[in-house]
Amino acid sequence: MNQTRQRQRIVCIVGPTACHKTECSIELAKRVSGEIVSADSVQVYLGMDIGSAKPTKNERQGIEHHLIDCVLIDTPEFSVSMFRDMASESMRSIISRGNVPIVAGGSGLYLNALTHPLGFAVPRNEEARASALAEYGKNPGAAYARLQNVDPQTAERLHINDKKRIVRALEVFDASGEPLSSYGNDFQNVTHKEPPFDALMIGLNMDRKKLYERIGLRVDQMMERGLLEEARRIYDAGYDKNLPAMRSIGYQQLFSFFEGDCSLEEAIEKIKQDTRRFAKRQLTWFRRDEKILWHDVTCWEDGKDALIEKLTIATRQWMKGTDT
RNA sequence: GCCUCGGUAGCUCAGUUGGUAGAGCAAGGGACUGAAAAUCCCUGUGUCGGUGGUUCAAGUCCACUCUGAGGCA
Repeated sequence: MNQTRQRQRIVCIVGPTACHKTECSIELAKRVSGEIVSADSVQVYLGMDIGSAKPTKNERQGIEHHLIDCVLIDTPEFSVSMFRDMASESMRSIISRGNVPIVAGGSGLYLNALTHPLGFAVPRNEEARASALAEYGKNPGAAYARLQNVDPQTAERLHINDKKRIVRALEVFDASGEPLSSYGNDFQNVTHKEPPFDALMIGLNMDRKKLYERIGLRVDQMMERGLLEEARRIYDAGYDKNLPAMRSIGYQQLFSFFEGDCSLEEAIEKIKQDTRRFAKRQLTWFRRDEKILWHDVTCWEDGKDALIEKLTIATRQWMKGTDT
């Protein structure tokens, strides 16, 4: 349990969607002999390519990518902790090859699973979850009251409407007999433990208006590249609508169109709006991480060479361990 | 040219008999420990088109003016 063994150093490129994270990470990898680990909750799914903005074979330029296409769409049990295990394994192999692990992605919780000491509690327990869900559905107030009773600490930080988290907290208690808070459920107070990796955190962000413009353009581009057909293929495969993958932005809205709930134009507008809101939430998430060194990429084309040069130097220094 | 109806939050519109404004959507902020592209919480100050006038008090009444839509010549 002592910390004599130095934690492994990695580089993370984070930020809201459509902020050039992919291109930036590939360019950096080319210069520092890096391999990329995607921290993206949708890119993991095989077959969800266009909508998740996976880099194409060409765009990858021979750089090795991990945690892309690693699970099937109908994998209901895929989760953050599974991501952490798989990503850690990839990281180990990258380091053993003498390369630099570059984590690039926008799924905040996934990133934190690598850079913060999150102590995940009991695994998903189908039975306990189903019963907690039924309990909440029947009477939210009573379910919340029970949580207050068995795990007052968690109850206090959750709003009574926060169904998903209340159900999860009850599930953990019912399955393990221990309150969720005993596993350490306070995000802001986890500094007493060591995170799995020591990360150089690089944040990319741009002017909000410009970001939203880019999101709109990118969605149109996805449609040109065949998002409709891709979504149709997934829809026709008849997966369970409750699968996490089925709720992803870009697919979810097109499914509504296929069901006849809205026009194609409305679905596309909704994709753009939901992506904007998602980007906003991503920013909320990343903003509180004070370790992130932010770079403005509003004028990407003009500034990218200089930025990548800067990041290359920073990465080399970081990996040598000379900058702390 | 005349008549009618409009001009109030980014948008669509409420606004009672005069007491300096409020809904929906959009947007912004926050939270987040095995579903996270998910889920949840909070947030409405705007020269009430402009200028004058009446009044203790005008989004509300009057005059003029700018502007949009429709109608009649």
